[in-house]
Amino acid sequence: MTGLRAKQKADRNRRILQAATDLFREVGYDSARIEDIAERAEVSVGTFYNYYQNKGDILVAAVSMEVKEVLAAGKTIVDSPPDTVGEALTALIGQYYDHSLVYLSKEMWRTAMAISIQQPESPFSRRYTELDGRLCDQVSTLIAKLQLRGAVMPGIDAVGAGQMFFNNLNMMFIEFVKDETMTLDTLKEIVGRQNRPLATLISGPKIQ
Amino acid sequence: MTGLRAKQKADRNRRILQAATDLFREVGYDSARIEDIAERAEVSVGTFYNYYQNKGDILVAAVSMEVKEVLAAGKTIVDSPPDTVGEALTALIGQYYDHSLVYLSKEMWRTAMAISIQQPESPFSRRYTELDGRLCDQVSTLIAKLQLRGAVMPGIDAVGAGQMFFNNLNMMFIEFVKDETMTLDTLKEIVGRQNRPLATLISGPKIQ
DNA sequence: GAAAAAGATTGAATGAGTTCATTTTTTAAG
DNA sequence: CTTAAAAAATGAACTCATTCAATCTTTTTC
Repeated sequence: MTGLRAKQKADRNRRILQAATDLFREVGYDSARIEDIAERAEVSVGTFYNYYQNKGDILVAAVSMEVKEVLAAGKTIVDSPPDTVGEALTALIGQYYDHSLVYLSKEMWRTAMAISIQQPESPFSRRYTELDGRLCDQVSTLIAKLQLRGAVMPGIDAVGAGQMFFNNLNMMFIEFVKDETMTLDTLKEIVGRQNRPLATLISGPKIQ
Repeated sequence: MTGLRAKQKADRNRRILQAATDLFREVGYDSARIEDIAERAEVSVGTFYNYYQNKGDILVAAVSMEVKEVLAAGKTIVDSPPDTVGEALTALIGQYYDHSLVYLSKEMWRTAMAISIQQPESPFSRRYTELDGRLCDQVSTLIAKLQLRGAVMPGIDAVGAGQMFFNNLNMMFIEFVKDETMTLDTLKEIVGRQNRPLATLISGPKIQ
């Protein structure tokens, strides 16, 4: 059943995604024309649309691959986190943020986020949203783990608190990609300040 | 100086904004063509572009008007808030959320948010972002006010905590407009749970 | 009040994303 | 091996946002 057709299909899909990702990085999302992507991938324009619903779809597909890597990188920290809530959050969030601009430009992030909001029902947007949910879970898992260790007071809703941390870091990441002049350090600093009240308080009195 | 020209200009601007808002609500953003908006406003397509830089601009303008109203409505609550942090936040956030769908559809919100992320430098996007910042300040102001009253522990960073509450309610509002099936009540419930840890903790031990 | 200058309007032309009827390629059947 | 059916690829045609040179309207100047 691993016929010629299936092999060609997988190959074309790979070529299109690669061509698009390269072009987006080279000339930016807006300037990359479907015709150019198709030409580089050695398919026709029509074929492009057999593989991706629209231009945005392929960008969100590329960004989703990136988020998947971020998720994997975060796992190592969640598996053996620093001792305090503050340090653990700083490490995890720093990991996320540092990874974010390795393959993608701010413009690509902006466009991908915009698309995932505007067309939430498209397959790749769903995938992106789902990965976002897993990142959120990762933060909650971290808090729950620290709670088991006694670094977070019992009685705290680890899931609720984790979601709050995540929503905060996510929203601030949006502000970050909206502002071409903002640096990663500034972003981390702002988020650190915002997280501090909650992080300190759920750590219990012994910290303070 | 209140010449004919200025009057005509104001009038055309009003007609265009009204026509666009009506059409967006009637047929949705994507299906509303510039040609249709121009026709309804009794101007030419070219004239539309003398008043708004692009199609998205006019939607963001409409949404900005809405946010301005929300801001005004929130002021009454910040001016004389309920006694506890939990109640005050519930009241303010409920006010925001209840107001949000009076004039705008979820699709319009999605599109406006997407545009403000994707083209952060356009004049109307800046305006939208600025209004968002004022909403954020409003939440911080509420916390600061409660702190003066003694309903929030001293030593807490009211601005940082306020920003966190705001980023959370904002991010969840994005999730809300992305999901056509989610109700306002569900949204409020989720945000209530997420806010609870921080709200409870900053209230000090007497609450608990 | 006529003529020049400034300010606005206009709609045909442009360009890029998307569609779809046709053609080509692959697989399945006899 | 031939032929029919299914699956994919193709690119010309279409749609719609956007631009801009030409035209018209209002204001200013003398």
